[in-house]
Amino acid sequence: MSFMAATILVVEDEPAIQELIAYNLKQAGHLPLRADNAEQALNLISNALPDLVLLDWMLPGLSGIELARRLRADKRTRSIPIIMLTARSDEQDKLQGLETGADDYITKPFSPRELNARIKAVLRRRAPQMTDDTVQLGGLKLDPASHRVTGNGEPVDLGPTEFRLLHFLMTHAERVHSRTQLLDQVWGDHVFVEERTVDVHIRRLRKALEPTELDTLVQTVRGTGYRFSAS
Amino acid sequence: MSFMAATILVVEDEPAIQELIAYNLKQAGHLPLRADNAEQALNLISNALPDLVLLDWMLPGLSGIELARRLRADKRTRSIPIIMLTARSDEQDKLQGLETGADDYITKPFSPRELNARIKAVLRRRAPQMTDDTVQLGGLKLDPASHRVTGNGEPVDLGPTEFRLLHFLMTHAERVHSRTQLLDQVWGDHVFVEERTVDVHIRRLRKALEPTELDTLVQTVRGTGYRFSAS
DNA sequence: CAACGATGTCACGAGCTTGTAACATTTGCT
DNA sequence: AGCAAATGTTACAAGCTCGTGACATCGTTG
Repeated sequence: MSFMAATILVVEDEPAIQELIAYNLKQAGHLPLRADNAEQALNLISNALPDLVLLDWMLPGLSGIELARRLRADKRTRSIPIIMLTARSDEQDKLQGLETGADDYITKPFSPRELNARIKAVLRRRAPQMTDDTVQLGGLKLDPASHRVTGNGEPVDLGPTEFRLLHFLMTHAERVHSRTQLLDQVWGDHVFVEERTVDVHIRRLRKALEPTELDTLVQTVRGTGYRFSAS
Repeated sequence: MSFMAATILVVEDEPAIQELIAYNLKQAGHLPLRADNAEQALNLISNALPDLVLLDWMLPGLSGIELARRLRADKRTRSIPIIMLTARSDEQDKLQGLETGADDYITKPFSPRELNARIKAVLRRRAPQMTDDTVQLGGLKLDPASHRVTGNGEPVDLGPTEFRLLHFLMTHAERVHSRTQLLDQVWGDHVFVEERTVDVHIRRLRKALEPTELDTLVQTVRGTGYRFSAS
């Protein structure tokens, strides 16, 4: 398995294909949710946001394109990656699909291998910190799979938020991130919290890193934000 | 994310397309402003200048072409880069679009990828200090992404204003800039500060560069302003 | 239910930034 | 040289940013 279990919503009216995809996703370590049509999909999404949506182009009732548009229009669902599935293959449709804001596009028939590759690529592009690749930088090691962090070999104890924060910073090292960016990426862009809250969690993260003397890796860039730097 | 946040005004009457574009801009790390028509656009612009304008060719009321012409006619808005959006694809229109002073031209339908590429290209050409490309000149290296400056390999510590000032000077090297120009470009056009303030920040910048002996790159052009020169 | 950990918010203070004024120095010109 | 304009330099007050500890809330666990 090469990424963290992602909840993936499959919207596909053809039961056989839906079943096939769901099976493959499960094999790849994901958690598939299924919907036969757009309405059902919206219903599921209103309960809990999936990490990614696999969306058939042609659907009975509300079409896949229309559903994509709606997801993009709603602030809460705007940031969910979408991969479009289609039987058509002409360039015209491909362009229109991208226009709706889909992140990628797969033409049927496709192999499970291709599907997995695209899912991985999209997840990496949209949320690199979602993968469960171990990140190792400047003496710090973070392993998403086991949810463990070690600094110079010593275990580091982090709260959930600090863990996600560090994960994001490490997967986007040597780059300054404003408080707003961190809130969007680590907390989620539908969350309403004060910007200064970031400071507090940075503080907690540093405190947790202090015993290993690795707290200096988390740097303040005055007037701009924070940066993880191993140099 | 491959560039620095730019404020981009989207002028588009079709809500779905406007929404789509705004979404993509935000994803790419920009700050979208929206206007449904030319009048609204002018209103927004009178408040604060955007860094770039995405302008639909066809608009109800005052057309996109006409709006572009007006922006070009006003001294205050003359230098804002403009990218035209159009559904037409014939060369005739394309020429006319460029004639109005648009910096680039995108034919619908277009992919988010293409849009981002063109925005980046235009910003690079018209406002290089808006991109986060690393600038390297005369032994000085400035990296906007990590917000770091090094002179001959040694780190240079700069305050926020000095950082922006140096960034602008380096991306517009070998050219003299008056104090007014520097205030407009580095401080912002709505800010009210004394011209001599520029001198003080130039001084602070030079002082910060002194340890690396690179302070001579920031040169005074008596009676005119300042210049960054690597020769 | 009580205890606990996680989280978000606030208040306070230290230190950094910044615009300005004041004074010093340089430059160009007669 | 003498003068005036332009620029360099410094000091400083006001404002802002950030680190930090305290605290209330909430959901979970024992």
